[in-house]
Amino acid sequence: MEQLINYIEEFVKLDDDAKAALHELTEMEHFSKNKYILEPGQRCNKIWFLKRGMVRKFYLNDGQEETVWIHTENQTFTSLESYAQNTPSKEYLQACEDSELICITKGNSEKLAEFPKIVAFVNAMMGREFANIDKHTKALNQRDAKGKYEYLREIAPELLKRAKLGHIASIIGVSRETVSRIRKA
Amino acid sequence: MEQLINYIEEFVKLDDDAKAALHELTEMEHFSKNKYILEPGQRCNKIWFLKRGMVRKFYLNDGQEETVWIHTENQTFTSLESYAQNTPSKEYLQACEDSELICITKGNSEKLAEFPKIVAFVNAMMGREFANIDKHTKALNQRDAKGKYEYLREIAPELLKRAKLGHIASIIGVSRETVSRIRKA
DNA sequence: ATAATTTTGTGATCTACATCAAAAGAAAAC
DNA sequence: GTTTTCTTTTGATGTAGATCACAAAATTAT
Repeated sequence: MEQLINYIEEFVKLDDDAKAALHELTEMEHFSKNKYILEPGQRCNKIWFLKRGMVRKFYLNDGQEETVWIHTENQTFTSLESYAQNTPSKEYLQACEDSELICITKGNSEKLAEFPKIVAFVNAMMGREFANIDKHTKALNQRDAKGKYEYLREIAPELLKRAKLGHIASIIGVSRETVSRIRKA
Repeated sequence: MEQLINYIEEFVKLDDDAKAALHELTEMEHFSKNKYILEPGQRCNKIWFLKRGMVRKFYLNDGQEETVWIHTENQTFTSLESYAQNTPSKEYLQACEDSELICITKGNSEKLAEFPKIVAFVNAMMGREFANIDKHTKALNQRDAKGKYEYLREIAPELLKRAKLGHIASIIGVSRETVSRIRKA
């Protein structure tokens, strides 16, 4: 919990009321390795903060797993499409290590909206998310295999260290063999 | 203006007060062909609705223009990163045909926030935007050249008809020659 | 209309990366 | 600690699409 507050306070300073509300309106969850946090068909009505562990977001395309992203400690994640539109998810969220999460439901998130500081945080975080998606899409869309791998190293070195090579290959859209060769070089 | 109201009313029904506020707080803009609506370095503090014409979003990478997207009638657009984070834009927004726009500044957008219906609209639209970005990224990241072109045909047939071949090639990240060959086949 | 410029089309090559195959290494199960 | 299974490495081969070079067509300017 302290971690989540620290994370929020990178954006805005919280007063005690807001902190208390956070304590009250969030929950801890634990998922052991390989367990699913969300599966296709479920409506995603939570946002999670990853306290410890690693979580992979992927979907099936023609039976093949396509890894979208892998989150590491101190990041927030959700199945955005499902959450934002209240539709059944097409994605899996899976713990790829034993993971501890702090979650907040959509309903509780609305209750938190009465704290201006928390609203300011959400806006700032969304702004940052937008910017990241933007940057990210541009980077992965145009570079060659090496360039994409280097981009991952820049923005998510932890992911590169801990995730399986095959999952990394899938994120940047190249074959496992190519990632292996990039690493050797 | 009627067009913008119709567009909003696809999401939520507006009462007369909200419509009046929209009239008051939005402005018409006109840009002739090839004129810039936004240039790098400027802070983007507006969201536009494209009433007539076509607008291209692109940036320079190593001196090369990389086209991000081309908007056609009845779409809203902005330079998201700059708007959301209040930072200087890295992108150009350029009219690729004579274009009529309806714009709303960030300040006026905040004033409109007192109309719950308009807030509901913004949320619904944002939700849709998120979902689209998601879909879009997945589609363009994984398919081959033909598949990407077909995806564009699905979601933006108007763009495909009216935009320059070179710009289309840039959006999907393939060479102009390849797009020409896809079209011939 | 005519010339200049820009955009698109077509063939010939080249290359980055996929795919196939099989071995080596690590992790999980027993 | 051995076996089984999963993951990564390494080499050989194939291919989609890039790049180059120029021709045809379409726009734009004069």
